[in-house]
Amino acid sequence: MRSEDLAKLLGLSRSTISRVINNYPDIPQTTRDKVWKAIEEYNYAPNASARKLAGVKNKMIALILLDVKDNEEGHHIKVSEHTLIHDNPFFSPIVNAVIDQANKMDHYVLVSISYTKDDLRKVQSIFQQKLIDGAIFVGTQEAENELIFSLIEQNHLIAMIDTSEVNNANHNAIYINADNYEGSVKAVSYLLELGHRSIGIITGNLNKLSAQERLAGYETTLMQHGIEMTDKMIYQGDFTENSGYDGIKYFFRTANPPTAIFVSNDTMVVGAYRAITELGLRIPEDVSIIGFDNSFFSPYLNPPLTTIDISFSEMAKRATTLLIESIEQEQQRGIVEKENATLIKRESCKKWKGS
Amino acid sequence: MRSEDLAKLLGLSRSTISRVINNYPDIPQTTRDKVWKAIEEYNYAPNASARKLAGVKNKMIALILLDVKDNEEGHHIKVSEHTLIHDNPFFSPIVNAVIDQANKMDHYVLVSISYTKDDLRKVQSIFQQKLIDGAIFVGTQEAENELIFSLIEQNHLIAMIDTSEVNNANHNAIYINADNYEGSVKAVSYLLELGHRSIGIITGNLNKLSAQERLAGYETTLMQHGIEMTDKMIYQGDFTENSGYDGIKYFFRTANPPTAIFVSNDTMVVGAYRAITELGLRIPEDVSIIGFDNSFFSPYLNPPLTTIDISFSEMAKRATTLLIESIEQEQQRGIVEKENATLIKRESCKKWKGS
DNA sequence: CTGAAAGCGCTTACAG
DNA sequence: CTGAAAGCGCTTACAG
Repeated sequence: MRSEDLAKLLGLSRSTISRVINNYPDIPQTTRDKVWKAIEEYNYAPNASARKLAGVKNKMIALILLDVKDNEEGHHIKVSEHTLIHDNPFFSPIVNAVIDQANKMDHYVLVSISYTKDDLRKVQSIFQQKLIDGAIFVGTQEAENELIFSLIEQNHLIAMIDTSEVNNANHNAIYINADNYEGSVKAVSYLLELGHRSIGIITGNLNKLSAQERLAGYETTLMQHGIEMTDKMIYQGDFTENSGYDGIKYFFRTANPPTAIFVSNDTMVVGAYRAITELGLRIPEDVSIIGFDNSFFSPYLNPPLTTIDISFSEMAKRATTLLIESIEQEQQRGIVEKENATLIKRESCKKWKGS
Repeated sequence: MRSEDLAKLLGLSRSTISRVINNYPDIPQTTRDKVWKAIEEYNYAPNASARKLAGVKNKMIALILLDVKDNEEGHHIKVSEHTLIHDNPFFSPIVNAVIDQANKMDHYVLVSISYTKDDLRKVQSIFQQKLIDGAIFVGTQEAENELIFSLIEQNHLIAMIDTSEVNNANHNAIYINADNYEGSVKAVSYLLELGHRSIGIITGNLNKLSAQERLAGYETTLMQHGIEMTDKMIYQGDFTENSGYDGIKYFFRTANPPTAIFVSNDTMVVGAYRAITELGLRIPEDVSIIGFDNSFFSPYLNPPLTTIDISFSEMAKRATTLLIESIEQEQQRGIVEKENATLIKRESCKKWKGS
């Protein structure tokens, strides 16, 4: 069924059909009704390619997930189906939220995953082919900056979630980041409220902005509360499970181990829990643990983990909304926003009754 | 950059550019090289809509996730970002695997989630608009059958993962299901190997084929080993966490509780673990538990859950491969396949030393 | 208020 | 081996 067919059926021209569909003014209500009725009846929908070719926007955005490991082959489908999502526990809520929000705003979403630098050429071609009206990038690192900046310069509409880029306000793109600093302040403040005065931190990879900000929140909060801070209380991890394990082992080798430990992400907590169990200690009786990210597995840990939710799904929703608004207004703007972090109280932290 | 521009630049016609891109024979290598070089240099890619309109296939498939609750409003973005994925722990690996495999086979994927019956009209329109070459459905239930059958009859290429439909071989579509029966046999056989002779089952919702098959595997295996089976050993659950909890409470109210329990999915195990802890019992010392699905959270349970992996990602990969092959061969075939189930040994089962 | 016609950027028989 | 031209199914100034 083409618009021509429908037109003939109704004794109208294609132009009129098109005008009704695209909501042109100056069409009598009777004609409108007649056309819509026939559209329903014959299950007509305009050919998407033809519309797009004629200049109408696609209502299609791309969600581009970047999981590029430098100097490594692509790992594609992994040995375990859990590996990818485990590597990137945040991808899943983002995918859901973007699709959800886009659907609500009447847009389709094309999802693409890149594992290798080579895959990035395909990303390039998604734009060249004029397949989409805009795109959301997740998981970008240094390596992809060049590609993305060139895309922005070509006036493509782009939103980025959780970029590591710092001074990004100059670029005409949408940047949505977590408020790592605020989250960290909330985590440490909570431990202080519980009465802890000896609080350790296992940091993330300090090359990453998020790790730096989480450390900064820790330091500032302790300082503001007049708690003395020693280097001994800071263990430099790297966001991996193993470094969480090592961090705990380190702390409990020292003379006065902290009574509470802020672990900079939930993945490291998995290792931390393992180490604590090995040491024959109990959480939270012997030591309180607070995580960061509210990863999907954190409620299933034993005990369920108190952590900071940075709501990737909210970030994704916000990025999607702003992107689609830009598309509809046809203007490329530079936007930088931080999404709130919230404390999720579960069972891994306990009041400290002095010592 | 349009093909016309490129043609002028090279002193050729659009036709020749097109023929090179589409790999026509009878073009001298020198011309080919010249054209490809220019394509690289000017970053040209043919406009996707124009190609499609001219009759070339899209290389785009849709992945349609159905999460329709009958008689309920859509829940869209949920209170918790974990809810959706928790409701459907299997969506995530499927999304990843489909995208991965499609990308490898040089296809794009459009992902769409439907929460309400109303959303299904949008699914309809994806086809009408000729946006895609084929589609994969996940999570279909009775309600969607009509839509899907009509789509199949209109010669759309369709694959379905984990359908509840039984006698589907008649339809010209691709059906990929888990081998629930085989998985169940493996689970129960493992418990028998460990020496258990008193084995209970918490079934799923027996309206569902998967629940029926899992129960059948249990019954047959016990029978083949000459183990007497009583109705007391069968608790009818419904795949929800609460029914797992209730099932355990039921068994331990009976005179001789089973020494091992086959819980028909991992979600019910979460409730089962809770009940067992409340009863002051230990897993696996007091009772062995085996689950089904190998859900993402199962390694994080305490103790880590021994379960059956039905590899949704393998199913997704297979469905994607078969669908794209159908697209390329332009033929609609009826295919029904079962994907293997494998036993994942973790720490929730223990040898039974007689009694 | 509505129709005829140009144009969007390709592909592909049809000629030569 | 390659070009000129028709056609894919829409939208939208341009007329009337």
